[in-house]
Amino acid sequence: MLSKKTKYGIKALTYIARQPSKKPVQTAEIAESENISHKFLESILVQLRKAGFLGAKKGKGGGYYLIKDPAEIPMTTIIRILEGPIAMVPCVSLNYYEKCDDCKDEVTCSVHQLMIQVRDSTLKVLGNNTLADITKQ
Amino acid sequence: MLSKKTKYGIKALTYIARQPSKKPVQTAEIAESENISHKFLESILVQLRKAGFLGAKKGKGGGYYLIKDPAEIPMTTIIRILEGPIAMVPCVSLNYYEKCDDCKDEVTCSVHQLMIQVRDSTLKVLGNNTLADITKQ
DNA sequence: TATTACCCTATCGGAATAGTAGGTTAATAG
DNA sequence: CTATTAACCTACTATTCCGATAGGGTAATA
Repeated sequence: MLSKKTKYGIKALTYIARQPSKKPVQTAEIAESENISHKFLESILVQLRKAGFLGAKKGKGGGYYLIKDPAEIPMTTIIRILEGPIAMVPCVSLNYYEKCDDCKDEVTCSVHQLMIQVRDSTLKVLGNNTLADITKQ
Repeated sequence: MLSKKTKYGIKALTYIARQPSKKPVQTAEIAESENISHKFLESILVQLRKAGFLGAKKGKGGGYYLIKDPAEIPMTTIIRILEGPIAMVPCVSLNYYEKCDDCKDEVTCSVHQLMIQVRDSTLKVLGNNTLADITKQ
């Protein structure tokens, strides 16, 4: 399951990317439009700024704006920042690998082999979709 | 992320399916072999029995045995029983649909459209793999 | 009749999620 | 220069869920 944090983060990025002008967008505006708790959204956008997706401007007329070209941001990178691993089991995660403490042998583990397939198909979808792609929809 | 419950359940089913004879397998044996908490595993197997995957025999020489042909059990059905929805967001779940309370319109929601693609690719993988398939590996 | 092994209910600690609260800092407008 | 604006930061909290544990009850076998 996708956490609300990730969901809200993607929706916020989409909202910003859909702006006709490049002027900063206020968190309050996004929060109201997307029905997200204002304070919760703030913490998410701070994280996205620190990750290099967004720039921020303080004071009146301030807000958040995109730094990178939406067409250059695959959804995998956004989700990895907000959600963490994309794989359904740590032992098949490419970026957050962790060995199962119960598993003797990954090669003969039925779950492991199956989840590799799921991971690959998911990565394919999320890798082929950029922020620009999902903004169009 | 896959819960340990689902992971253990799949491993247990695989363990039973890999038995050379059709004699019942004890929970204690599975728990020890797969490094699963015995009591926790019991509760999982009860659920799989109630769902119609397993039969149980009490008393000495008792245990659990497969009722259906492993080749006739797609992984989707097992995961849906143990984990619940396969989709990453309730609003794109086929079997456990729930409307988002924050979303105005699913059609224009970027997350919604993206997660439909993820769901479909995941369903394809899990639907094409049966218990027999992952047992072979 | 004793043993075995599934079955049932209840409980529980810990971690994570989804916020909430309250103040601080920096930029802009007047 | 000052007031306002809006991002920024820290800390706290309520709730939920997960994974597991405890302790016995029930049915089948030897």
